Amino acid sequence: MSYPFKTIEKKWQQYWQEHKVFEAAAAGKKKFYCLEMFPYPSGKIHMGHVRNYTIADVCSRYKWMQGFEVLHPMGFDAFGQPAENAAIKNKTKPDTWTHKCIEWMRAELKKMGFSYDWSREISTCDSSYYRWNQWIFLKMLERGLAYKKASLVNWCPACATTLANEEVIDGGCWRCKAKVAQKELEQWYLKITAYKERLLDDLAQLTLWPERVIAMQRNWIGKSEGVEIYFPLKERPGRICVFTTRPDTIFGATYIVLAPEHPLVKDLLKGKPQEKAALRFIDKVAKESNAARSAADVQKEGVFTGSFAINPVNNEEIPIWIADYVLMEYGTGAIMAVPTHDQRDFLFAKAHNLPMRIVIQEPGSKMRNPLELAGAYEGDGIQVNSGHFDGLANQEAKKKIAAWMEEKGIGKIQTHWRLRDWLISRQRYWGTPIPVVYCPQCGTVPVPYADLPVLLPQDVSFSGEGGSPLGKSNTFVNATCPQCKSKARRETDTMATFFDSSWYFLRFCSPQFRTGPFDTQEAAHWMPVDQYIGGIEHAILHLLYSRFFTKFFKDIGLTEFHEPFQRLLTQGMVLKDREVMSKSKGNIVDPDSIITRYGADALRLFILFAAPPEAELEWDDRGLEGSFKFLNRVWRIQDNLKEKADIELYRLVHKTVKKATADIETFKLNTAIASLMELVNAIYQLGADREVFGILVRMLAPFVPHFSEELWQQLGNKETILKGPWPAFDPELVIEEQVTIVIQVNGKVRSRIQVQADIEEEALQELVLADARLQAWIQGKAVKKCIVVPQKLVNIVVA
RNA sequence: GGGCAAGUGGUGGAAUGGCAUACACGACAGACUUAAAAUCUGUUGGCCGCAAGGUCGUGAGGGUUCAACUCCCUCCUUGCCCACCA
Repeated sequence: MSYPFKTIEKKWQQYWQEHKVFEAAAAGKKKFYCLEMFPYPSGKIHMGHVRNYTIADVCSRYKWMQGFEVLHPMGFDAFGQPAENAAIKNKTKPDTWTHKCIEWMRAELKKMGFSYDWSREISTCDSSYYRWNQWIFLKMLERGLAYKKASLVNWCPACATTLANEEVIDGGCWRCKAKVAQKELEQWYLKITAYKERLLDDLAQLTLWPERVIAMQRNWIGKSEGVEIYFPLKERPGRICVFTTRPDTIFGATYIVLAPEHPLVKDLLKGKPQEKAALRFIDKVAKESNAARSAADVQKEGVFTGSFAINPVNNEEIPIWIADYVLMEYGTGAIMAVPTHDQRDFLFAKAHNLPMRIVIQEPGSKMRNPLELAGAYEGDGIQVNSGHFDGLANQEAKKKIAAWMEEKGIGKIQTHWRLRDWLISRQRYWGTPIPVVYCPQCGTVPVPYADLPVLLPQDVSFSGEGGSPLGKSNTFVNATCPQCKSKARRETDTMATFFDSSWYFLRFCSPQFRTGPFDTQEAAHWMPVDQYIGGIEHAILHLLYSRFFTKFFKDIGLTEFHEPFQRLLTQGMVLKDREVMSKSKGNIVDPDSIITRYGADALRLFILFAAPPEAELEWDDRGLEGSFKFLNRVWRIQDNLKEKADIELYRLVHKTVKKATADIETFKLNTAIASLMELVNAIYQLGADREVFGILVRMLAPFVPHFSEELWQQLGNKETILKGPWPAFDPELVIEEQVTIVIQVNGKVRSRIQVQADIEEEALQELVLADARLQAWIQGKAVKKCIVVPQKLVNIVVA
């Protein structure tokens, strides 16, 4: 007979709700804000959600039991394209579809028994939320952090609409399969680059973030120190400006490559015999999408311009080429090519028979002839063929050459950044309308704060054709200019959903606040988020944008902190048959069906036990059954309680408390559970009393909350187990009196003995050398060394 | 191509310089049962051995160390993220 999980889970979910157990309130205790990345309401939760939210729930409940005032909110990242696509497909409205999905999803989350403060629930698609997106946008606009710029978008000519990258499938439109083109549109950007230094420098404060997330953010921001070098043109005045991080290779720069879009290209070509062929090439490249141009393993194509530049360090004439692998968007749109020390340049030079010169000698190599090179040497070495810098280590030469070029006025030491401004415009309906109007007299005019929110219109039909649906709503498009009151046109672009999720953690602090995006006092109390938990796929964009918004709020005086998330955990993926669970692969396990068969607690326990939170998790039906069996095994203990348990068991219980507490603190939840299982095994051997059992049940409470509440109540407790409190261990009972010492001979285990834990080193050595089993191994041999590791091991080294 | 992880029994995993394989799954055996399920109790890395015990063993190869799954070097494989970023 298995335990009645169905009634128990229902009972306690009701109890928590009725007693408002999880409603956060500032109560003068130490606060703890636990947050997981809120879901997109697709309708059903999947195992990835279950894993993410179960890990966070353990953290929250553990903190509740420790007496913290916990803020653990949940909401929905509800804007986005799937709702619009569903509307096109099912002839419904994005609004209706989304709210239905939210309802289903909320019900499923409740069935998992997560400890959310549902009174704080938010949905980003509600105007009470997105009006503050508009408010924030206007604040940014005021400070010059929002601006418009022309930019290329994926365009489906058949549907006359823009497409997201993921809607482009094999170069065609996802709906009609027409070939996707590039089209230039005026788009809104946020100037995140204005924060690049702070976003980079403050990474140092994030000591509780995973190393690899820090590394990914650092690479994305991409600060590189280098030199801007000026190459004079040979035949006429003017110069080409390039940026390099390798000024140590400048003496090996044997040609220059311009991006086909480079402004100098057409002038350089004029009247040259190469002009025609080159223009044809430029035309061809222009037709290629960025995706095709950046595809790997494509032959590097290029043409000679017929013109030459002068290498300013040695006055050599070097040819100027055009190639598709140089992009106008990066650096200066021109590079100096050093084929001997850059692999891409090497391949290009080989293909077009361009000159090469070795200027950095690989340590241990005497090679001087570039023709012997099988590939570029990109490592460190000694300068050769580099004028008076010969013989220097290249890292040292890098600095000296840079300084020397700056002094001579042929270059300038510069810092380049990889980070680009953030494009937030979407030609979509289901998003936050960008609050500006276009007036023929006054130009681009922000909507006054008093007129917010700019609401999404309801009179919109969804066909998927003819551009943004907002553009087809006359009531929406026709507006009055806030300044001159003449007829004006409303902006029909909406904001990317990353905007919504860049500050929702602040809204949770005061979700009903009506006079600003959030109550600054509430935010000062709850922020920063103490523990943030989510998937590694958000390691760059979402986290970077959230950090950017947080810094912006500080600048406009709404907050006092620099970083939003103190500690970050990125949980691993859930796999089935070694592949990520996904609809297209058809290897989905539906959490709901598991809950029906085994209950939410068994599901929670399995998903926590099967792997450490940060690692990938292989789904296993049989493992799940094991977790269910374990719960039944614990359930049966209550019928066999003794008056008084053995001292041996007390010792183990306290050791387990120590171990489980330490493990939960460091998110080793799988081994925390393993130690509880060991305790249960010992209880089956030794027999527990009420005290021991009570401690076990409290330790189980964060993992399997319904189950533990029920047992706790049956032990005679009147209050929720969350007021448990979390058990403490008696340090006296944790200390070992006897320890086992491992005895090794030459590093191999040969024996072991029991000794008092506080034995003196000399006495221990004597005991060890007298050990009977050891004699065969050391007899007649000289003991060269004897290494003693207190309380653990003795290693005897014999000749 | 770059960055970051990871590679341990039949399986998920544990051990981050000191007893390799905790805990769990699976398998096998026993108890209970008319029987099965459930439950309880054992056994369970390979090889040699009746046993005591020995010996090999953490992707491959080398190194450091009294001692290496753990640290260093080279290579292989897998996964994730990013990518003609100068």
